[in-house]
Amino acid sequence: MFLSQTFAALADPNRQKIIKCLKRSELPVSAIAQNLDITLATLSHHLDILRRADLVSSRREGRQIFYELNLSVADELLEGVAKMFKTGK
Amino acid sequence: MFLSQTFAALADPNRQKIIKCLKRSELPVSAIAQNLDITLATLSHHLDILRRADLVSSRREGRQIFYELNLSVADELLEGVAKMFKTGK
DNA sequence: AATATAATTAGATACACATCTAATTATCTA
DNA sequence: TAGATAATTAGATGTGTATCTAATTATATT
Repeated sequence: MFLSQTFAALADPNRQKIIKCLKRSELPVSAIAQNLDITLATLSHHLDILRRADLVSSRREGRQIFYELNLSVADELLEGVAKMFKTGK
Repeated sequence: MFLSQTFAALADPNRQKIIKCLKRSELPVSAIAQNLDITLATLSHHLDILRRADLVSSRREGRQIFYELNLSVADELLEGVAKMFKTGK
């Protein structure tokens, strides 16, 4: 199942907090870090997992790396979940 | 986060298959087992996780135990996911 | 009561994952 | 070109999880 990776990515509370941070706007890693009580290394790891699940994208700007939500994937997720439980097929 | 348990429960491919089985109708464990390539013990474990996440319910009927999907929780999940990504607190 | 059937529970194992510290890469500035 | 800042990568550790076999519980049948 392709949704497995997405669900696994969303299952961690720290990654949910990251997503919440990014709801309003894109942010550099250092800004995200201020909302979580983990090291930068651990945060980097979580961002990597979110990126591989295609839930966020990143771009470099100078020394900083900005992360933003991929809202299109969020839509696909909603569709997937709906289909998962809706009868028919 | 309360959604973490739900996401974790849905992240496993075998548990997704179980949910797919139960979409059409409730089923006894032995019937679910025919669709998965795992032992009954492992299946029991997966059903336990789905039940603790409130995604399924069970009832005994003679020697068999029937499992069924909790569709109301599926609706809550959809809401939760939508809120998770929709802008505005 | 003894046996068969349906499922769960116990115990063990192997692998994945969240986390940390320390080291490394990349960019900017003095 | 040093030195400082921003983030990732490497390596280690403890915990959690998916899986199995074997044992146990619960119900039905003979």
